[in-house]
Amino acid sequence: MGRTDGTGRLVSPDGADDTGAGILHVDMDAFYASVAQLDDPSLRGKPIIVGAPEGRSVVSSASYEARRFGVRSAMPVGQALRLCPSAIVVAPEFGRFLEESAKVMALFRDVTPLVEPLSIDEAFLDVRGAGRLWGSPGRIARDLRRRVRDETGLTCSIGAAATKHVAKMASTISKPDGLLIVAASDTEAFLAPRPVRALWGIGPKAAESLEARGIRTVADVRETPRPVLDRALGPAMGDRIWHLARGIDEREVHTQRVEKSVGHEETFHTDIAAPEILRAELRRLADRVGARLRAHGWEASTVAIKVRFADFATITRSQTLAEPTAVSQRVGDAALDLFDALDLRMPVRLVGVRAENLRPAGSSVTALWDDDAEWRQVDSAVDGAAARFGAGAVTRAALIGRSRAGGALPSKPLPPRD
DNA sequence: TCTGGGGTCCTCTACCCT
DNA sequence: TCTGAGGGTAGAGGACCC
Repeated sequence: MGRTDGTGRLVSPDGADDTGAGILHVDMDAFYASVAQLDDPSLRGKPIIVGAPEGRSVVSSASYEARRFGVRSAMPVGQALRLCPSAIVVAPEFGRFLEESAKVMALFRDVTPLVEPLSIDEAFLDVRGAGRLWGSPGRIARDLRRRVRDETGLTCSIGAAATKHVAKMASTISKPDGLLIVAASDTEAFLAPRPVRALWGIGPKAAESLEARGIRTVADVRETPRPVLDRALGPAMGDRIWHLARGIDEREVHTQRVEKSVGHEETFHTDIAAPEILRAELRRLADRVGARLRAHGWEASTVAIKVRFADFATITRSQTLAEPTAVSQRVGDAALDLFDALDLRMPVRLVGVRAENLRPAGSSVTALWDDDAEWRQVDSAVDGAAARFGAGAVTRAALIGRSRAGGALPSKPLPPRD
């Protein structure tokens, strides 16, 4: 299986048994920080924190030099700098991260078409059918790590196993810049000593609930009767970890992902009490949500808002629409209806808008007009009119109705829609 | 100390309908 | 006509992941 190399990670030696380990989980190492170091060689070997330098930012990624000081992802940047005062804070450049992500995903697809991206920097690969072309899973994993390093300058860690769950655990344990192969016959031995927190879906709360019952390792989970797991975690999670602890994970590698919702949210630099500012922000977020719906050819039948108050208490409210839509104006109208019904008991630190219950545009009125170029034309006209007359004077729905009816786009402000 | 942003999934409750 | 059980669904909130 593998051995520790003195750094706490577990890696496989050359020639390790890879029988049945046809699922690979590839995870880029400290991806954002590594891209920043790639772009600016003067940052190499230094503690790097990727996150907004000002405001209420958290750490998106930290180089391993920074992690040695205890810096972790999702930690407030201020706290990270107290732990590691010499760290260099780098603002994220998502365009660059997407570029590098596309390169490594293309390398993965060179090996097998069965690639399931999980996020910008990790993916599952099913290489069970690639043996005749590229060799055994272990060989494929080693070659892939070398290609990623040679062709992008970045490092990755790979777990190879019989299931997605074990492959993902293996890549985590092998980090950074490692490879851990768990042959199918070694699965139970590999899992047994791991803490319950290492199981997929077990976070701090679930781990606390299990540990309160004396269940600390995967071996403990295996010895625990199902009803006890169900009481600790609920029937769905109880069932899931009962199977995962035994190495049972029937999930295949899926190349197609179906989105269920899209949304945007924003945390303010300082808490805001003025309803008119919050309403304007919700309208702006709704515009972005609508644009994304149209760009993907979706429409949504539910609109939800999220409001986080100064004390971090968070509420959500949602509303099912009479008709699915991709029109920003309608998303915004629904969001503002929900917002207006709230009791604004204290200043607000975050608002968000989300469109849920997505489906391909096709049966609603908005879908009759889904040509992207035309949407861009209307968006451009709205932006132009808004710049001339003020956003409040122009409604996208009014423009769309005018344009679709064959009329010219307006040269003077339109009255608000009713 | 002071908690981002983008998501998915699950549980619980309320309500409606049969 | 009333009542309770049970299923389906919507909405709210929480946990979790990257």
